[in-house]
Amino acid sequence: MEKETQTRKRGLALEQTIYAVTLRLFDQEGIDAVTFKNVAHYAKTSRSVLYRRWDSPSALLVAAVHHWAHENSGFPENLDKQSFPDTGSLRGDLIENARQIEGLHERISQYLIKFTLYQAVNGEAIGDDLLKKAEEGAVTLGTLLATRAINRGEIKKVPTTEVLMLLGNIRRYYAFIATQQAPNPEELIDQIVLPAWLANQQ
Amino acid sequence: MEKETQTRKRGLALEQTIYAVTLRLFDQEGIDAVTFKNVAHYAKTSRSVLYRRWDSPSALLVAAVHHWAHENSGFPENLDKQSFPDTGSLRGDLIENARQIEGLHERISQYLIKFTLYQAVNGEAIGDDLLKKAEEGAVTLGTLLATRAINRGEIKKVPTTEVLMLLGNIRRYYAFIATQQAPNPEELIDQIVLPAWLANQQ
DNA sequence: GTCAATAAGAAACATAACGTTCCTTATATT
DNA sequence: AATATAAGGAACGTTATGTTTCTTATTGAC
Repeated sequence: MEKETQTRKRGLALEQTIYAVTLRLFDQEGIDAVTFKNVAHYAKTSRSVLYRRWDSPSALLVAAVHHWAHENSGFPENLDKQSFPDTGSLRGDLIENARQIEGLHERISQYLIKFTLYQAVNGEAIGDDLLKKAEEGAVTLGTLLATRAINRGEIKKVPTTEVLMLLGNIRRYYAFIATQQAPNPEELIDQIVLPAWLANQQ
Repeated sequence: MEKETQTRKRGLALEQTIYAVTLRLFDQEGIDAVTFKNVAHYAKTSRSVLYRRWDSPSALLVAAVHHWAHENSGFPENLDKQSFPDTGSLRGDLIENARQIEGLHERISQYLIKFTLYQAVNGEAIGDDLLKKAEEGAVTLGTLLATRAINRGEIKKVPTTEVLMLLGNIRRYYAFIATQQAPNPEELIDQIVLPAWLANQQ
């Protein structure tokens, strides 16, 4: 009889498994299922390992969310810039962008829930570096769309960062707070985003 | 020796005390402090009372947030309409509104943290009735400001509900996700809100 | 390849909170 | 005043937390 393959994980590989199990338990079975005993069992490790790293299940959950957030940072603003279609007009491009973001609705909700959970349990928000990455993604794509529009003669200059971030932000806000009442992409663009892009063009 | 005044709370009065204690414990000492033992102690009641009503501390916390949200529903959009100052211009009124909302920043953050905490622990969002109340407040005040602007000849008609809600929503979004990077009220109005109000006036 | 260092796994133990049951006591209602 | 209702309190078993100690697997240096 062969000895079974020994695979005792250590270090980062072990921690990643623990984080994954923690979030799966939280997502699928609720916060009460996030116990050290449960996590140790499903991660095929021991409680000792958990206690060496975290003070409590809530501390582990916060760490897991933090890890998750860093792995997912920049989402969802960094849509694929290379293949972003040129619809032939600024309005069309913005609507296309809004539609793509709308398609990520579920994932955005997950993102925001974990984000706030972190804040609620940890007492303060996740670090600014995550927000910076999201901002970078929005600015990069926004600048691409703005450059196209400038070449078409629709606008004269790239809008401010606040305006560039508006599209992702407002959709994200609705995804979070007011899911049902979120205006559709066309309304969003025509009533709010496009007017902001066209204003202040001197 | 007189018998000490008997004040054994019951029903709603008792539950309100329990909710208050639960949220205070959560806010000040964190989620790990929200135990039935702790809550019973500070609410001067017994664990039996808690177990009769809720299945677990997390269920109690969700109920407490739900109760809190209903007591605070409509906040912060329902600023005082009667005394809302007339600054003489639409832009001035909108900036004044943004400033008032900014002054409520801390309370808005609390509101949103509890809101999402509810969603994170409970699995689904708080009922739409709360959102409806917030929407009503925004529409009422927004309509007042719009009517003034129409009388001044600045705009021709009241903007859509989506546009009216933008002011509170966007500030709320920044209060929640991107506290540090929130644009100041003047930037917010000039770059985003006022353009939306002025668009689609034909 | 051997050996030492490091870290994971496992078991035992004490503490604390959960969850339930039963009974007593205060409050409210008739 | 009598009765119904609900809170308070105690006891008990179960479960999870938190700590300690030891064994065992993995890694890396030699």
